[in-house]
Amino acid sequence: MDGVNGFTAVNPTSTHQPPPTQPTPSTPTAGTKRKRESKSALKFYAVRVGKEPGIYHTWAECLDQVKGFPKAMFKSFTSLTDAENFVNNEGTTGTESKGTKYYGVQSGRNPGVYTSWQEVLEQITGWKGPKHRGFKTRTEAEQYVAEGKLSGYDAPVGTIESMEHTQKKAKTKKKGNGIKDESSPPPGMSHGEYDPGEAPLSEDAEDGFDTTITLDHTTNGARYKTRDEREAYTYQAVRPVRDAPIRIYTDGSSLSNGRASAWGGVGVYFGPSDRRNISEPLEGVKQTNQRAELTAIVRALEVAPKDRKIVIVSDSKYSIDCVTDWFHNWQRNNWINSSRKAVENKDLIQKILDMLEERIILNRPRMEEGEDIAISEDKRAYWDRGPGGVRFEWVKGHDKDEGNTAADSLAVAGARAAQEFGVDIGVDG
Amino acid sequence: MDGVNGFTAVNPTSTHQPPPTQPTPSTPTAGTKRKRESKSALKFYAVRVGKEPGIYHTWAECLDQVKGFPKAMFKSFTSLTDAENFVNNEGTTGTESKGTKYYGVQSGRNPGVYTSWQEVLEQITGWKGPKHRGFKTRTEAEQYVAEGKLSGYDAPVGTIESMEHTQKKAKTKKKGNGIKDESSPPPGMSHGEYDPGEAPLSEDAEDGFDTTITLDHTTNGARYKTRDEREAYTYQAVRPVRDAPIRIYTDGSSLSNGRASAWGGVGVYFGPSDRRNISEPLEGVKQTNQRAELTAIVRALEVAPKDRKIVIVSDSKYSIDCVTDWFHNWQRNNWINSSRKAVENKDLIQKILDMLEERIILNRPRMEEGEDIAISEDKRAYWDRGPGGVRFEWVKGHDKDEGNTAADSLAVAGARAAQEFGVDIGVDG
RNA sequence: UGACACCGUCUGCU
DNA sequence: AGCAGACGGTGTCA
Repeated sequence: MDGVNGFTAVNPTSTHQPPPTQPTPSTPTAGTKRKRESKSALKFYAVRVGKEPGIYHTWAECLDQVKGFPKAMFKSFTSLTDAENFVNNEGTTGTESKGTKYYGVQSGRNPGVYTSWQEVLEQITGWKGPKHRGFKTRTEAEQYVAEGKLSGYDAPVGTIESMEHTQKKAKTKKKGNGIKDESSPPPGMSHGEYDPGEAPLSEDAEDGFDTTITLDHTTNGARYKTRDEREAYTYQAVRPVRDAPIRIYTDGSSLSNGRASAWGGVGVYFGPSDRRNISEPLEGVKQTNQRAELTAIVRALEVAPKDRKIVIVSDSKYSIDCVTDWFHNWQRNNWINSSRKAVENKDLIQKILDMLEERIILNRPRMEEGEDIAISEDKRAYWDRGPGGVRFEWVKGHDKDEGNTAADSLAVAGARAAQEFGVDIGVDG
Repeated sequence: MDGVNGFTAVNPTSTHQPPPTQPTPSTPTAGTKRKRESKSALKFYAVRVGKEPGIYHTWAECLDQVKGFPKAMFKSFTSLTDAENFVNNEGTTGTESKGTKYYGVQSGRNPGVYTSWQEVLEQITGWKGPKHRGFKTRTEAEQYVAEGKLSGYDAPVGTIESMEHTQKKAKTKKKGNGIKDESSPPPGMSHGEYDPGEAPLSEDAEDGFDTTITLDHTTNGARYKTRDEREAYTYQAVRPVRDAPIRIYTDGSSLSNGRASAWGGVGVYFGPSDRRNISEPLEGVKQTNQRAELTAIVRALEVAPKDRKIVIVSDSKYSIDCVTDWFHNWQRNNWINSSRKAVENKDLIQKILDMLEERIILNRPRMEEGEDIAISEDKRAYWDRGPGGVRFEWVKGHDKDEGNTAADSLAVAGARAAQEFGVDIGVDG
């Protein structure tokens, strides 16, 4: 069976509402993974690097262009112009220099930030498995480098994914397209200095698209990476697989919490150098630790594949209790807490609940008999139903959990970035 | 002194005290958000590495020892034993060995030499700025105690004197070293070791008696300080003075309130280092916050001079309402509450009422014409009649009020002491 | 329904 | 050491 299978587009903006119509399942027989040819919203599949770069309208076409193509680059859009921009961004082979000024070297002779390609070359030529990338700001580059440091230990997360990746890679290799990767750096061509999103697709691509190539740097050159376009991302394909859950670490930070000058940051960690990792400032007027923690979960759910079981790991008992326990009561009593006050942060909590509900509905067709029975023995497992089930796991903060530590770093970086760039938080439209 | 006019000690740093002569009824503006959630108990600040290793009782003192000191090591404890262990962990400055058997108490309820931690604890828990140390021989301990006398550590405190005392103490301290001190102590004299109650009368004697020499350790060696004989005290002489009222802060605590394992504590605060301050466990089987609060008032009334106007400051609206408002109704309707149930804690409430009544009777001879008219304009002022009148004042808990904060600390310390020592509460005979 | 208090827990910070 | 952000609960009364 091919690694990539059926694809069901999901309307990205309907996150908060239950789907208007439920896709009628074609009686999925347990054990038999069947592909679905359902097509919903208008989509543009932009292929920047592939057999024939351009814009396609079906996933099948896109796949044809991309499958087995070395360092293929592709992405889906809801807007045609965005898709075109993506394709035309710079040539089709991604071999130019652009205006990037800072280079982060994660893996090389001397990891760090450099300002010329020449220097980067010196770090990576002949280096086994180099990791590097170009950025517009030093901060971004530094963060990238720091992120690389975190990967020093053996991958504590995404184990199953890694395995899949390995398999897939092997398979691809067998197909014999001579991908040589890892061993030798890009030759003479000024290749290898990619803008965000131009780097070779990571293994995550198996989930459908690389959801992290976010920045269109047409404008807003100064601002730090925010969610923006990510919102518009299509969700990943609902694949008929039943794999082990993906562990996603979330954390929030709020510098000077409790004071007017507080800056919030959000961190989501999938794994070392995983491009789905998130580090961004907290949006909104109210900058508190709790909102940062909740937002991290929101972002995790946005980025995570919709068709896979996931485990969200947080150190915020508050957040976890909100969406696994307390919400039951709140929904009944009009969101009044035990102190007879209105529940705080209802917006974020509700958003999470909606996304969780959506996942269940989305995956219900693939559920097995009796798998939908909610509230079993474990009350906390309410959302862990079906092939898209979500489990929440608490870890003690600032302890030895490496995933949590990594997420914390990302969150703090996001908050500090907001501080540095003076993002004018609170004036969001 | 001029201007002080026989007023009982007030926390010198307290700024927001209503004028003594004009009893401004505090307008309770409820509804504001609650402040600190942190438990401020009586703390022991152990300095292991610092200018002067030892145990301190205020953060300020601790800071003095530690600020700017390279690699300072310090930590706070709620248990004195723990604190001592921390300090002595690896004797950084040549502190004594561990097998100490004699304990000298320079500053505490009853300075002298003791031979068990239990006794020492009785002397210093709830005591502001205690000085004590362990020795291998009784002679050393006696010398230590004697030195303390020379430095004025056991100087009587309370009432007007407290400010002077504080200053003096500060001076002594600046002079350095409470511990490994200096020159030659007075030789030979086996002075300084008195039994409880034999210590020189403190200045509080102005109120009649030293109400704090409480312990007879004839029996019950294991149990923590309880009220015992205090009950049996004769009431003080009714002196013909009409001074400003004494402000007494009361507070109760109940760790794990509502659960079977709850531990109650009682705190009464007259002023800094006032020897009438109380910190003790709550008696009885029923360990609830309300009983702790009421008991604190009982204890305050027991300890307070009977011939002076007093103000009892509590954050418990319940307690205050019980004895200023609701009791009127209850007396009429056989102590049935509005839910047609028997009023809880009647024993304590009745006791307070009795003591209040007694104060009025006691002081009636000294009342002026028409001063006995009860229930004037202010319903809450029912007991504020005559030269022994009692006014109740509510303060928001855990706010800025330092008196309330101090009482809270004493109460929590009392509760924690009970916890630590496993006092068999509830089996009192 | 309201009020005050007493707690328990986790996190975020300075 | 201190603060704030959040939730859950009991103790008690009107």
